[in-house]
Amino acid sequence: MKMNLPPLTQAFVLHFGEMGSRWGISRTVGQIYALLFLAEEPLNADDITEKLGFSRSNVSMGLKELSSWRLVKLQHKPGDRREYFSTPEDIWEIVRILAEERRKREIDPTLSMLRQALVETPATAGERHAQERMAEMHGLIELITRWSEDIQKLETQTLIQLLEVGSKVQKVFEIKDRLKVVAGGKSRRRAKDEGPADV
Amino acid sequence: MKMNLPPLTQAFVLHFGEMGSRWGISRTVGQIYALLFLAEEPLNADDITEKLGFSRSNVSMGLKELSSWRLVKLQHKPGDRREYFSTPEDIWEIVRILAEERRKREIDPTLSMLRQALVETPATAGERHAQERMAEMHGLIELITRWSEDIQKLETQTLIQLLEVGSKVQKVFEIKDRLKVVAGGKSRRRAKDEGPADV
DNA sequence: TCCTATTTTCAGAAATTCCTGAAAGTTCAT
DNA sequence: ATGAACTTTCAGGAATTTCTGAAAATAGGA
Repeated sequence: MKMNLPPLTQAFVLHFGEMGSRWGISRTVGQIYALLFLAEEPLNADDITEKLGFSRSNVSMGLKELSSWRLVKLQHKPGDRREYFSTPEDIWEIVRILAEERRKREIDPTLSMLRQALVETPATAGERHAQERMAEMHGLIELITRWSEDIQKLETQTLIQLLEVGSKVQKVFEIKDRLKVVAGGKSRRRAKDEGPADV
Repeated sequence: MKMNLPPLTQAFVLHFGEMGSRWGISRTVGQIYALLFLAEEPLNADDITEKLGFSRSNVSMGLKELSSWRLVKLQHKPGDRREYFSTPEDIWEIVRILAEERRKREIDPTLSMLRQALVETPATAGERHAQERMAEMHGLIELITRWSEDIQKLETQTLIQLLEVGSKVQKVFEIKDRLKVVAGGKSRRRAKDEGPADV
């Protein structure tokens, strides 16, 4: 109930509690993660209980959920039986793990539902149209997913560089035609006489 | 309670109902959007009520929420007083709007909380460390946000091309040094003697 | 083995979120 | 101004999710 934290940390923890509940995770899980993220050293469950002021069992559940997301690392201190939890040092690693897990839990099931729907034979014009929409969505998700899988393989440093360049994305893109020469023109041809999108 | 939909559509609608509830939106709102997304023509509130089988007032609330996210377009048919709702034709437009709204509602408040925390003077070593972590997070969010803002400005067709190229991201990146010549070397220099990330 | 420190589970209490029907509000044609 | 067609609001009931304390499980040491 009552938190036991320096004010700076407390503001952060409360904020991520709220954010968490807008996403799929509960407020407490969000707070636990926020606390671990800021902590200088790994914390054990009792530390967390004491600092955040909710029940020991709630902390246990929360840590279990975070583990299932692979978001916390577990370690032991010599001569201490308790388990200590921490977050990855590299914050980009956290983003990577999050993206992977979300893909596994949300994207993949969605894709398979869509594929299933796409092999059915539509009975009416309405159904045919629905199927077309689903095909569009399937294509979009596949494209984004594949792209982000590639991205995730990059090392942190490389990724940051890429994003920094990306801020000048138009320019990267202007380069693209030149790129074809290098990459060997594997992607399908797409000329400027293809109609533009109607937004 | 009982839905009145062709089976193909129904599977899709149910799926996005579930997905919706994993994100911030409620099951019904997810279902309404899924239905509109597949619909051949704009639907009015009574159509939706009839097809999804929940109360008229719930549909009204749902549509209101979708409007607040700018995810539905409102239009009128001549000689009909009712309001008709539809989703954007271009599915990438939907992604764009979603990203913008999430930024407004989640990213911006987070950034301002972080900035606030970063100007405080830390009292202890622990607080100083916490502040450093927050600074890392602030940097990460800014980088990603700025990048995605740029991306969002691109037209659909351009964006798709870019993502397709992006699948060969390593190659794009190898090109980067060449790019500097073109872009005029505006980004800060970063040589290979800077240490790599330790993941 | 038994004891102790620690973690996990789980039934139900508490809190939150969602949904509905009834009533009020709007808008437009007459 | 009235009434018909339609939409929105909102109090409170229903459903879901979260949290807790008590009890059970586990693991290590004597």
